[in-house]
Amino acid sequence: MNLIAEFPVECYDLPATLASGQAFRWRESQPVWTGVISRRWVSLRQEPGCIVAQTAVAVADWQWLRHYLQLDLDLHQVLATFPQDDVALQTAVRACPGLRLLRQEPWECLASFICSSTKQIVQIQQIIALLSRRFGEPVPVPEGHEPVWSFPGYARLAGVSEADLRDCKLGFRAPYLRATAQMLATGEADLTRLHTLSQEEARAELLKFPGVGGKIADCVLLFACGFPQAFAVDVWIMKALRRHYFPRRVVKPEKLRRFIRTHFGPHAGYAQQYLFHYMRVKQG
DNA sequence: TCCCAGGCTGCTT
DNA sequence: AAGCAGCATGGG
Repeated sequence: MNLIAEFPVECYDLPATLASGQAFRWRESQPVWTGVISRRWVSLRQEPGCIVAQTAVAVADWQWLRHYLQLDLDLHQVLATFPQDDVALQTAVRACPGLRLLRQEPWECLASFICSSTKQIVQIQQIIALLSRRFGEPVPVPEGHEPVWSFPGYARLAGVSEADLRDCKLGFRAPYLRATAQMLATGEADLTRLHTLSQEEARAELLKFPGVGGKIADCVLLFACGFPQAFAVDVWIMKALRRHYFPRRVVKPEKLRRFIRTHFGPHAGYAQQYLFHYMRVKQG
């Protein structure tokens, strides 16, 4: 039972990973990043060759954190599957080697990305913080740290009024989040078995939720359901794809999806994250 | 003031 | 099938 643990890592850029727009609950305070995973307050710090984690409540088994951070993934094996002659992609990788994908809890991930449409990442972080503070449960925090709350479960949000959600800055997304929470609360839909389906089947299930289209579905498949080939196309990615792979050409969505699958390969989602991150940092 | 943001829905052609 | 306005809210 420990409050602190050290995890040896190779090629893991913790700050870039936590700030790369896949999870929205992490805050940086000097060298330390604090966040909430499930019902645990966690602080993470990158050190040479390892990540140091601290919790508020003693931990017997750290597997939940290893899983969240995907510490057992061999990144070099992933990078080896990328097209080696793709200059744009290789440039993006070299700009931030060590950028990783997390494995998030499906409901929080789905809810977060329902809130994400036509929002900047900082605003999504604000919305998630408001939802947690207002509808989540207090989480134990070490002495002297800001209070934090767990992300509210779908059972809780299913019973919240649309007006209360709009108070959390959800805008037109409020009815989407509420209806999605209700589908899960009634058992009409289920997120826990998505990882057992094929990627296409799981995607079709996600598309049944109101406010969830192809982009958000792919984010959930990639960031929460363990489908590394899922490739989310947002405005930034579309800009990169058009510039590097389809210059001066109109490309239909279905053809684009086929190109992505065949060109980027079995870990296309990782490629997507490198391209997205590179576009963002290059623009500023 | 205008434009854009990790989009989706529903209504037009 | 494909195009497009509308949808809230905040930042540059």
